[in-house]
Amino acid sequence: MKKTFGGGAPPAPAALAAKVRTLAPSMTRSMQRVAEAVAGDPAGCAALTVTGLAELTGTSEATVVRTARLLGYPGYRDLRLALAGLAAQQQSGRAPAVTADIAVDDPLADVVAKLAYDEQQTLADTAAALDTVQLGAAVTALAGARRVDVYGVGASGLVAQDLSQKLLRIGLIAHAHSDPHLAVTNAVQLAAKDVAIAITHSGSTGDVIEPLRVAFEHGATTIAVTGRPDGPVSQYADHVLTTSTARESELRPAAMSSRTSQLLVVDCLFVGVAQRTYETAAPALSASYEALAHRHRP
Amino acid sequence: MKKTFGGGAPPAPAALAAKVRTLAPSMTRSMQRVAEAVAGDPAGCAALTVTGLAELTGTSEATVVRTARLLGYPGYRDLRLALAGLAAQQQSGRAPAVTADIAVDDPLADVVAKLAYDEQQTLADTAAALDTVQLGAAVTALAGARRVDVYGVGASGLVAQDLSQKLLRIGLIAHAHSDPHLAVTNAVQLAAKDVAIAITHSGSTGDVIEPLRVAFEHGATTIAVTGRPDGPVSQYADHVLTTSTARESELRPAAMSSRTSQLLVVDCLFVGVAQRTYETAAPALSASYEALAHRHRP
DNA sequence: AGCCACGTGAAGAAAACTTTCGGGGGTGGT
DNA sequence: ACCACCCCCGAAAGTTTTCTTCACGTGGCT
Repeated sequence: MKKTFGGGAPPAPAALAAKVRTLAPSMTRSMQRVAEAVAGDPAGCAALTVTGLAELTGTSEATVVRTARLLGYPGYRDLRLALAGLAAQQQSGRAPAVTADIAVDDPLADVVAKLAYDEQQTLADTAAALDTVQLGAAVTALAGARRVDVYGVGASGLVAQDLSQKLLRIGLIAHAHSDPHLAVTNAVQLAAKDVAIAITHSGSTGDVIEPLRVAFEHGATTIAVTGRPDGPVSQYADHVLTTSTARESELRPAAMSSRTSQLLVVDCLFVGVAQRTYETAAPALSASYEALAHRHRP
Repeated sequence: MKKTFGGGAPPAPAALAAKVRTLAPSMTRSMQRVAEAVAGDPAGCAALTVTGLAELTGTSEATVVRTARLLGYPGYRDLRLALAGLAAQQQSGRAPAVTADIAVDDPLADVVAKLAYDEQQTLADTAAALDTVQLGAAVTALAGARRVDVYGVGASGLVAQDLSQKLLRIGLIAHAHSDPHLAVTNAVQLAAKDVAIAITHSGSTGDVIEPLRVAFEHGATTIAVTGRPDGPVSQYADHVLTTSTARESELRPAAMSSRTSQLLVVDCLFVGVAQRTYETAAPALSASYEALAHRHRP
């Protein structure tokens, strides 16, 4: 049997380059060529078979295998696996270069990476900044509500609809309004046991503030989901849930990240309510699931 | 546009877990066992040979190879390399603390953290799995479109509306339909230079497939945004954009993460188109911004 | 100069991977 | 309820890749 240099039994994880340097002096010329290739381009070498690497380095398969052994692996196969791992690490290591803004001439791959990164950031920010006390109060109000009205226009209108759709699924009587007139008309109907929710990024969207004010004055519990907790909308809100505001740019309108943030808040509301009303929510959820099943094709 | 799922793009690096979830439904039982093992313990499986993995999962070598193929690799050897890379990445990465499911009695703070984490994960998965070639083709089609119709019902309907709202803002003629009858009626109008987009998580929502089919048969360029790229909807899609599928649970319906994933894809489409049509998009964007300004209160 | 030791690659053996093929089980139709 | 069909699945044959053996050549040392 041969002796295993490189110390103990376990093969090298990421310290491969170092090991190559350490062991290089004890290597023969052709083995050095192999080791050099391996250390220089792990990703490239990982794609090669023994024969391929042998040809690339102008040596033979036997030499490649010998080198692998010297580096502490049972054979070339395992060296290759380690190489793949190393390559992946290096790959992921130089990831966080995506903080830059999206430019007009960015390739699509960059656009995808940047958008995903930004939205992830927005989520983290929102979660960190969300006031769980306010959230809890809002959930309590919703869980006991006779009726829920949600106001939102433009991009926030979709979030409002999303929330009402979800609440409907767990048995609440929820309605989303994006028509300001109808919203006000309905707000008049609200009373003590009801809840009104206004969703507005700017915190100053008149079309949304107005119905909230009406609901507030009629004694309903009011909730504002806004990126500007100091904005006019908070005036009429019993509970304010703050969404985060990400930097925007020409190619990345504020609506994009505010939407992500709003949706997270809305999801939290939903799950919170579903928890509190689990007895009724669970059957309602599965019922709506069942009801939709036959709408799918084989 | 068939057969090679995973989108013809080069094999996945880190998006493997996501890909497994995406493709799992279209797998046979024994393939699922293999996929599960692979996704559950990348490091362990990377150490195994085909035969070993076959024995571990109680299947045959042939099945293991078939699974590797389905996941987008030429064979098991390459899957194994990817696995090694993934393992290394996980190793170097930190320990995700909040992987647990949401329970009925979780405090709200946990709910917020878990939801945020899950959605971040969904974003990362989606970005990693998104086929930029297909995306590019879709963007090109959109940028040159005379008219764009977007179909989506239920939760996906909101995404469809979000997309059409955005496209309208940069000067495209876009329309979202959630009424299946109207959608079909409108689809008949589409012709060669037009684009139809279907958004459906399940990939088998009849109400959405039907208008896409009509558009397809009338010569429009068709795009499917779906979590099941092998589903019926892809049949009538020139370009398929895959959204990722996160694990779901009772308190966390699939609609939630699929929505996040769909929105990212839709945002990418939007930014892509905005880039291509920058000359017209930029002024249109600021014009719509101006127009809304006076709707805000002091 | 001759001998020895070691590095090296060619070729064959073994292992791992891939493909083919036919049986078994489930499904849909009659 | 029965039958026919199709598709999933694993056994085994076939192919590629990896490992081992062995003999040759080179260079140094006596």
